[in-house]
Amino acid sequence: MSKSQNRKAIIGKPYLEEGIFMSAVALGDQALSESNKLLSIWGMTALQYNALKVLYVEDSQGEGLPSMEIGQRLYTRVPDVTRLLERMVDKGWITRERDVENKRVVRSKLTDIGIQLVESAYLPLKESESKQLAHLTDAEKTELARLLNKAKSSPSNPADNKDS
Amino acid sequence: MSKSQNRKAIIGKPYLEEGIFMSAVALGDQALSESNKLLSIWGMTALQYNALKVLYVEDSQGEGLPSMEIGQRLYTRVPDVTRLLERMVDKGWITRERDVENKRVVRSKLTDIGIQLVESAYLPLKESESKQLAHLTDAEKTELARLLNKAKSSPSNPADNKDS
DNA sequence: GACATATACTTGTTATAACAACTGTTGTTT
DNA sequence: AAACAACAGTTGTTATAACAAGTATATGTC
Repeated sequence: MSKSQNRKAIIGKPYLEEGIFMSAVALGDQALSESNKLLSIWGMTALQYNALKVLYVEDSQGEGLPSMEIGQRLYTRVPDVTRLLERMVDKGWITRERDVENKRVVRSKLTDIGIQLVESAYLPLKESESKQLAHLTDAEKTELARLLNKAKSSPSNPADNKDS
Repeated sequence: MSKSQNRKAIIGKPYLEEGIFMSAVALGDQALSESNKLLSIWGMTALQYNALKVLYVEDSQGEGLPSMEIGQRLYTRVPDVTRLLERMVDKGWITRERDVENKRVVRSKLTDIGIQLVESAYLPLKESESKQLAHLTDAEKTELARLLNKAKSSPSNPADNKDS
């Protein structure tokens, strides 16, 4: 029993921020897991669905969206956006082509199949998400959304002022 | 312009739950990214650090903790816990051995190096985490922690009643 | 208008996560 | 006590994420 293990001196009680980040990660994982389970019916992952939804909502003109913008909305790094979108091209959900005005840009847009797909999944997923938070009151959900949003746009990360 | 793309009919305005989950994932990613950056000084990832901290706090007797318990605390699946802990054995931060009473379980415990490591990183990481949420008031942080905790322990996932 | 710099994306490599299947041990039922 | 189920970990495979480096185009400057 003469272990040199004399600890508990430095690391104290759990602190607030620690719990917030742990819970945020856990809640996010839980939500992703549920969504992935449901979306697998259509052969989609949550990230793919979200990408489709971004294109659906942000590119309502059908002009195509640059990879960078998609990445910003999805909080996904650009290299991974490229491959994400490539996989979605293979599945026939989107098309991609270079912008004629700025040949550096590649614009992605939904195919009709992609549109149908995201429209099919929308309501079931919305209901699933609602169910996951059904034990919160509306006021709590509103407040949680506000606090999360405030929390994530930290001063050290000022490029967070989304439009409007 | 005769695209068949007549959308916007089905997918409406962003709804509350959607924003909550997106923000939770984003906040979690952001926190993990910051932590990983800082912890790389000691050659640790955030997950490894958290595993060390779990052992430090939950195994204060130094008897070793079963993989399953570690996995529960870290919200990590058991197969990944095995490999996570193996890597940490390779680094000399923990040791693992089979329980003599129940030969199915493998108990992991900190080495002195592991103890020093987690103690070294503790305060810097705590400060980094505090800084990330410094623009929230104490009341907001308390409320955010409460709401996140309530949100993640959903009825569909009742095995969430941590001890005390 | 050549040259450096910035931009938008792609490619390569390595690490980690997800999911299923498997091994060995313990508990239960009869 | 033999058979079966439950349990705790491990192993295998595939998909995805992280990080660094590379390519092609555009922009600014002298």
